[in-house]
Amino acid sequence: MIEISNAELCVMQILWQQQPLSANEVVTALGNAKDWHEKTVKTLLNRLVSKGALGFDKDGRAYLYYPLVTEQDYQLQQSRTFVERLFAGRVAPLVAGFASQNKLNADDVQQLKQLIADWEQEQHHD
Amino acid sequence: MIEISNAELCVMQILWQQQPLSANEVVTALGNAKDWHEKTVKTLLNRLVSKGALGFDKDGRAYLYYPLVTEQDYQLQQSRTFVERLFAGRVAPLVAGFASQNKLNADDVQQLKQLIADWEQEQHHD
DNA sequence: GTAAATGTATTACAGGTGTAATCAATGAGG
DNA sequence: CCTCATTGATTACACCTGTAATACATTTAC
Repeated sequence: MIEISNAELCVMQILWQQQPLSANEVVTALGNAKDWHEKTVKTLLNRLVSKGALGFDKDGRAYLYYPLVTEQDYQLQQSRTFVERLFAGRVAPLVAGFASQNKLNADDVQQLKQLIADWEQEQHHD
Repeated sequence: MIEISNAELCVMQILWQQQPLSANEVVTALGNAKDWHEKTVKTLLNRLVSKGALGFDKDGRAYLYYPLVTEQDYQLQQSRTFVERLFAGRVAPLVAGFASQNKLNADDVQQLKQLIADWEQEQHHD
């Protein structure tokens, strides 16, 4: 299982949005959000390649990086281990926490309802 | 914000269940789940005290440890930062991931429905 | 009262992380 | 061709983490 650190994740998120990008393009794209030195970003790119999270094609002397892990896969895997660790694998208590802090809005509730409807549908024709 | 590492969390979880406990009682309680050397557990207890996650009272030469952070607070804080980082703050997509992997069971769905009902109730008399 | 045991505190050490600086190779400009 | 700028590769370094071992203090057993 590939472990992606916090700082590395920011780089991945850029490349999940847009791909492939050169190191400098990643630096530029991050410029908005993060105040990182160019060298720092290059280090992160390097580590991500070492970890197998990124691949690259050569474009002259520069590299064009692209993700080898999809955002979905990463989200799913992380969600599972997170909910496993903190909530014994049950997702409902996590949502309950959000609800208790008024972190749910109408959109969320709408989407949750839809998920439940789909789930029940699935159960029936099963 | 107190950062609790993975291994440290296991120790916290014991003390959230039962409190206060001596170091040895924690070791014993962990015995089931983790195959850690006694010294390792003591190190973790020490670090948790340094971080302000645990306090203790002296009982003769031994210490009786107890949490200074509630499990709820920790869960809420971690959930928020997790969902923020991976899902831009929206919890529904996380639940969608669980649904897509058939990680939702009837209990979860029942609880989610209840949460939604409560939320809607809240909206009305607001 | 001295030795053994027991409990905490300190030290160890390798690997990961955040945050870069330096090195080395290579392509571009003159 | 030779030098400079640029780009990836290597090295740096302090702090965190997992996983203990060792040191130190104190109590308990003879």
